[in-house]
Amino acid sequence: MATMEEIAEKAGVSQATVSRVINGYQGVSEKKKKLVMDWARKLDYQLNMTAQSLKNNKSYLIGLIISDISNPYFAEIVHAVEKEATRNGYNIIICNTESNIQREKEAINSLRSRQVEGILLVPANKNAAHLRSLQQKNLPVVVITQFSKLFTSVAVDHVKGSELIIKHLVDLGHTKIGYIGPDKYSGCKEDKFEGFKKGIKNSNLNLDSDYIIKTAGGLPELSSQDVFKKVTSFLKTSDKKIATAYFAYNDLAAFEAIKAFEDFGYEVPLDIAIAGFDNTSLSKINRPSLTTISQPIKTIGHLAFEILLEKISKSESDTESIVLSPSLIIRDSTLMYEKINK
Amino acid sequence: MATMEEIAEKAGVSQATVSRVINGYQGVSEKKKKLVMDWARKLDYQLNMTAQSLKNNKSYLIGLIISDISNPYFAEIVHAVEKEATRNGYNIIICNTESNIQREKEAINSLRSRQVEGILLVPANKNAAHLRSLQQKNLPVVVITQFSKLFTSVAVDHVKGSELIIKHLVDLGHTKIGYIGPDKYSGCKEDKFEGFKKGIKNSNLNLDSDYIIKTAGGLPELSSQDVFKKVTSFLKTSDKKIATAYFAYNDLAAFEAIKAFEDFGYEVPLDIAIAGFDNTSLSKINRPSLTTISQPIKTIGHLAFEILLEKISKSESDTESIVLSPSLIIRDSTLMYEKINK
DNA sequence: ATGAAAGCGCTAACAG
DNA sequence: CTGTTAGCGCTTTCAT
Repeated sequence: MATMEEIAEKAGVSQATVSRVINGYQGVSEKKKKLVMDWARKLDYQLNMTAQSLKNNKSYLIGLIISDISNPYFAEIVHAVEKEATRNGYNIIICNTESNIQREKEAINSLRSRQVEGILLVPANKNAAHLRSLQQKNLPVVVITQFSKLFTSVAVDHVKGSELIIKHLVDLGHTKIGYIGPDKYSGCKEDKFEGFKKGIKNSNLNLDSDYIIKTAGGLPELSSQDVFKKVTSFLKTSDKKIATAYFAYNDLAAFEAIKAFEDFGYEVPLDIAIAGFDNTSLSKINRPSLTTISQPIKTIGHLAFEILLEKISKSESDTESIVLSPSLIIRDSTLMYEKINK
Repeated sequence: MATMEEIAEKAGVSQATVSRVINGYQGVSEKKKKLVMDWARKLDYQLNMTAQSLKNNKSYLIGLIISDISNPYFAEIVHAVEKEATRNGYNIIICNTESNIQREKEAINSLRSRQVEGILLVPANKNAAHLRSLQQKNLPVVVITQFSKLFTSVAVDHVKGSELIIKHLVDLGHTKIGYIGPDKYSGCKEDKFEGFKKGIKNSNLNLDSDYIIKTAGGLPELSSQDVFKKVTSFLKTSDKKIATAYFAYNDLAAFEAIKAFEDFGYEVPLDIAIAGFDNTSLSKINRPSLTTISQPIKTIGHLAFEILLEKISKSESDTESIVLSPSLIIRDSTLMYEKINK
């Protein structure tokens, strides 16, 4: 690839002048400017951002650490972030961790080594020790899709969202309401489970552990395959007590659960109501379409990037975490209790 | 961030020695080695890859240009590529083009500027002029998920895959077989449509244009929302002739189509058989589960990266394009013609 | 075994 | 207006 030096040689000017032209500084004679531009085009010149970064100590690069990009929900996050980054002249380096702490550590080191200006992070484990040390380094970090005590975070209130779902199910007349999902999230409490319990309590119902189908938390990919198996094996037990409505902790899990129930001859929503969480684009398309909680993905991507950019420019910024409101999307997968086949 | 210079100062050695230790060269006394390592740890040293890249003219960075990362199929591709890249010490920069030629051009320039060692590309338009010029520059490029005449490509044979679907539908006894999808792909022929026609011909059926529901090609995201609308408006026409089986050009389109048909009171597969293409993870979960064509996504990601790496090391490599075999996955969305409600 | 020094491609004073 | 020069953090050759 051509360098400024080569252009300078061809155009008979100094390399500094080439730099001035390329970067659009004023104070270069029109004649030389044109000469340089022509040669740049002719030699198919491309600025070497590596050199520029080194010199300016500015990379226009941010890191995006995500647990599982093959989950449509995260894919949409990546989409939103990439769009916003491009609009601001940034590129993003993606690191997929599979919710593995070790890989997350490696990703962080790798990104630091690449001189990224900041990191957008979906943590594998909210209170892993290495996050504390990351906090010490003066590298801007914004946690997304989860609440964080250590970093500024942009996320929907998962507890409140779950409560909304439960309230909706109660409003439909359901009293036997179950939960399908993990009860903890790599060591921490799973907010959606907390919201579920809170919702049950608010409605003066009793928490019945028979209605809770626990699945593996942590590895999204694995756990999502896990839901089908767990529900299926639950349905195979002889002494089972089945709820009339279930809240599955995310859309993917809901899809799997619906599949499992229907394979056993239950119809959703005619026999059992099922709701999800995320409002992925597929929740609308699925049969039945899924009642779920909408997370404003574009807003999350947008805001998170904006905040990160602000942190990058003002090194002392101490933004409050942003808690976005979840909203209930009612579709076909949940039905009035009265209408249910009994 | 600490530099080698600072470590050198603290440890009382030259910066060159620090470099030797950090890079694990032999020929440094154990004593100094330990000294340097200790200080490196103490100062939380991270190699500056920007500087290293500049010096070595090697970035360990590859670009991944994709049309639409929110399509689960591409998300899985990204997943596979990222995994392979990390395993080889590379990072990837993701560029989403929305199938927009202009954005693709910008992405290519941006990546060249970043000194990526190679590009994995899902082209927005196979024969766009700028790809010809990209071919001239000596930057390794591997096209994925599509066949390419200009670059080495790794993809499933779309024509053959489509023929498999049609053959399957014919084997089920269907004679009125339709196609839902674009007939061309930003200027070029859409291989799946070609495969559809070929399949119809092979089975000695007549190509009936009434059975073809054309949708927008090009922008995956838009076109996928388009399918629902197009099928719906087709079903609203009074003089419609409906096929008994439809091949939708990808899974997402198939989901939308199923949704549209069912909204109009048709049951899939009881009234109408529908098949897709891609075998995304959701095709198994969907109700009804989707008959589709499996693309070996992990293999594509794996192979493409491997080939790219080879091109990077041997600058003159001229690998043949790899055409992978599609395979038919039969699920619930297609049923014997005899069993269909008439 | 180790230090000094050149240079990767670029930017930004500084001098003229 | 434009050229000269120093230097970003690193690797590597050449002395010693």
